[in-house]
Amino acid sequence: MAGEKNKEKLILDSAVALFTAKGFQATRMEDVSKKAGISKGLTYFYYKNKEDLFMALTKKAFDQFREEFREVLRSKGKNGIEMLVDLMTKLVNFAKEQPVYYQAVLNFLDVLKKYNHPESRKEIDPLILDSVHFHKLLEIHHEPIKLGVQMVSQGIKDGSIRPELQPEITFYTVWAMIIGFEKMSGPVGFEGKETKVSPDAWQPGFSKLMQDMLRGTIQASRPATVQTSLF
Amino acid sequence: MAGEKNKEKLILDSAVALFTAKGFQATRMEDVSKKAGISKGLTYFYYKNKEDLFMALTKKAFDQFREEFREVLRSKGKNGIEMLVDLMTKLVNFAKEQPVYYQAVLNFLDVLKKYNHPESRKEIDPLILDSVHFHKLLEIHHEPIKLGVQMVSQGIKDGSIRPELQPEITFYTVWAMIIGFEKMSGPVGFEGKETKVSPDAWQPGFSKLMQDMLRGTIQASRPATVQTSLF
Amino acid sequence: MAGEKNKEKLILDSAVALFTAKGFQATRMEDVSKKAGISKGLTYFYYKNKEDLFMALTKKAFDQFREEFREVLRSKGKNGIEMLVDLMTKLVNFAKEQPVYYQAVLNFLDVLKKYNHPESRKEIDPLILDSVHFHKLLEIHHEPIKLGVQMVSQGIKDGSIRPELQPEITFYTVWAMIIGFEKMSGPVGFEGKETKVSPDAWQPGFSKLMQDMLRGTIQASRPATVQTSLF
Amino acid sequence: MAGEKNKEKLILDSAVALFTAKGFQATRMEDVSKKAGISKGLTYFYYKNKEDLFMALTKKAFDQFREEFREVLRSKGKNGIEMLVDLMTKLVNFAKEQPVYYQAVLNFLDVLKKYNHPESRKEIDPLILDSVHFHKLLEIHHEPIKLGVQMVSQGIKDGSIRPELQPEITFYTVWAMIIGFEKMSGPVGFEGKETKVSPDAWQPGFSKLMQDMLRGTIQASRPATVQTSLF
DNA sequence: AATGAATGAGTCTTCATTCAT
DNA sequence: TATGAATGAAGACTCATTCAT
Repeated sequence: MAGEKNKEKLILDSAVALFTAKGFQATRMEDVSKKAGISKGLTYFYYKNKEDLFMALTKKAFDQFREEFREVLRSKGKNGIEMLVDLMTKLVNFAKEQPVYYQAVLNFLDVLKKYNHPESRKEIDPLILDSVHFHKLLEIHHEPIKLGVQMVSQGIKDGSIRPELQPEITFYTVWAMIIGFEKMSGPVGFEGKETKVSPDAWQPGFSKLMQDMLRGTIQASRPATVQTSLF
Repeated sequence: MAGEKNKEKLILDSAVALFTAKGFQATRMEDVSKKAGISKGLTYFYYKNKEDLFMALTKKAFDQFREEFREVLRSKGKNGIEMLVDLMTKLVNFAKEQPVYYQAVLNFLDVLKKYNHPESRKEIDPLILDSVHFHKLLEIHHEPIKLGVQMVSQGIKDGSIRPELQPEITFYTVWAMIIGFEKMSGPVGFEGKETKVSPDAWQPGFSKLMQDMLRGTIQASRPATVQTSLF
Repeated sequence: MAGEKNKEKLILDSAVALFTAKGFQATRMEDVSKKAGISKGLTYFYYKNKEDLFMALTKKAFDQFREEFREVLRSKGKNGIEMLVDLMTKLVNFAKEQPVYYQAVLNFLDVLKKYNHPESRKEIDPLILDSVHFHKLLEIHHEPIKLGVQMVSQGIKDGSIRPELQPEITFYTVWAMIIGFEKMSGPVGFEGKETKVSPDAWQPGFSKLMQDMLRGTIQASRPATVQTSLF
Repeated sequence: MAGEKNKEKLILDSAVALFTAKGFQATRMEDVSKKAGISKGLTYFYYKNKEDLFMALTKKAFDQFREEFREVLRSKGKNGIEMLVDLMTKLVNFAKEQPVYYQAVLNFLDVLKKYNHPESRKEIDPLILDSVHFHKLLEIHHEPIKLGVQMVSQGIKDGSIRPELQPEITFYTVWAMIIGFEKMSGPVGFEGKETKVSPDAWQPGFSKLMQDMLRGTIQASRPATVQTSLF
């Protein structure tokens, strides 16, 4: 894990590796330091405490998460619905490839929920509220949503999404679907006698349903192109 | 914490109250005992350890969760799509009224995901794998899904859901939407300058989108009935 | 473990079995009760506490231990030295067949040592001093020694042991040898590259040395009879 | 507990003092720390757990124990039998002056016995098997024996020990006698009406018997020199 | 005699965090 | 910047023992 990179990044990488293998709770600051090849004290020099470190990690995760949205919008020649399908694919991959980052984003969503309700805000660990990184997150956490709403608006403009839909509500719904899809791959994945649907088998159907929802007009089998593009 | 009920239930109730207020991690077994008005030892007499207690709680949560599904199916005079809308409402309420139970169910889903993948199964706390309650959960965790699939099948039969949909995949997708809806009420709820959508404002639109997805034929404003039934 | 025998014996047998397998410390009173097929409460009805139970066990062990001495003296036609050799064999077997009983006797010796010194008597667990069985042991613990001394005296009378030896001191020394022999079978038993002596290989030589010590006159190879009788 | 020495030693000294006064079981790690004047955490920094601490103590005890053997061999002008008598005196003193160290060595012998038998090895506390100190002990535990055997060989060469004796078996037997002597000073020491022999009164006779055993030729009263040197 | 639910004092151990150097 | 020895609060869990029935 050593090398030349700056220490801060070294620590973060070490944390990602350990959180992936053992989870946040089970990972000790000492292990993070050791894996980063530095001393415990130095880790605390760069990050005020464990929560701060985790928030820094979450910030990085969120940046990368947002980047997925940007990439979708950057890709030319796609209509709105294709962008949303693209986004779904990207996020599903993100969750698979960077599980800790994905979990960090989800966790941030939970904290955010508490933060948004005065009665539950006090349940949040003060160390989190202390963290600079948390406050940076508060400032940027709307961006992916804004980008997603743009995709829907774009889809409405280009006719790929039915015009009567309200962009914000629609995008929230799409995002909700994606998040739920990830969560559900747990019970779905079971190889028991009763289950016939694996996550991989589900995804095309899920994608089609999402598109149907957005498009309104049901299309028999033409969307094959879009579905294929998922893999 | 009252005096008559059997001790096991007393402990569980105490745990729910404390987990709600402070979370699983932050709650000490001693507090659970104290709140239940019994000794620490007795708590360990009924539950092998903290994880076992949590799994027992999860089992109860899951039972109640499943009961929501059953109630929907029991209610007469509803077509398939109405049942699914009903389910959504019930689950959203469940999450609001019994947050700990809802979180327990979600947490179980995460554990299940690990359990279903040999390479990650070893990451699960051994104490969880030890718990009888966990194994009971493994046995029944398919039931809500089965019930949900029945709803979709029913909807296809009664014509409220378009016939070309595959019941299982469709129900998974519906469930995913609902789960995601809950998770997303965090960022959505923020009263910031940029956000215009609150969870309450989102829900009707969300519900409508879900119905459109299932129904296929877009209906202008008639579904008001169903939407109203949400509150 | 059930059956008809009286409960007291049932409990003691259960304790022996468990102490053998897991040691005194690691054995829980609950396990003793369970294995005896009775309730915890009843165990405490018969034995005031864990130490009392152990002292009862020790008493039984000591009775059997003393019986070995008596048997030796009962056997006719043996001279003093043969009796001591016989005793050694018997005790070595006793330690092998009833390790818990043997350990209990040794443990009693340690307690006794503390008991005999005013400054260390207070280190003894008060529960032990409380036990009736402990006081019974105090009353009879000289008996094996007395019997052993008789054997030496007999040997002196019949000429098998050299006359200048003081019976008590001589017997203590013999007993010390035997106890040490048992303790030493630990390091001796190691199958390492350096060790050439196993306990089984040691015993004949040990026996011969003891006899030489007692007899005074060294006998080349005639004592074969006695040595063989060890196995 | 003073202030300069290195912490590791400080902890060990504290442990010795407490084990002496209260025994291993009854001594709490917290007390060890307190007596050493440091924090509980630091104790665990130097010793993985209580068993590890005890094994470290045992290692130190064994080193000192071995040193007694070396000292005997270093002393010039002594023949084999005098060395063995010297050894006996030294070990008896060792047991008296450093009871905890002596007990630790004996306890190690018990563990060793279990360790050497596959069927009982699993009865050993895993924490013991984990300890580095235990493994160091495994490596050196033969050394005192080797040194003792040298003494016998020397005695055979210089004629003080009869030539037909097998050095290893002979030394084991001597060691066994010494260990047993220590153990037996319990019942012997009792000032009851029946006992006429105190440990102090026993030791000269014991010593003489040991020498007779080794020498073969009985010597009337000349060995007074050697015996006197015991005190 | 017999039960087993109930008690609670007792301890080990962990680990985030600090600070002298 | 960098170290790692030192701290100590925190918490899970055990088990001998009691006692109402």
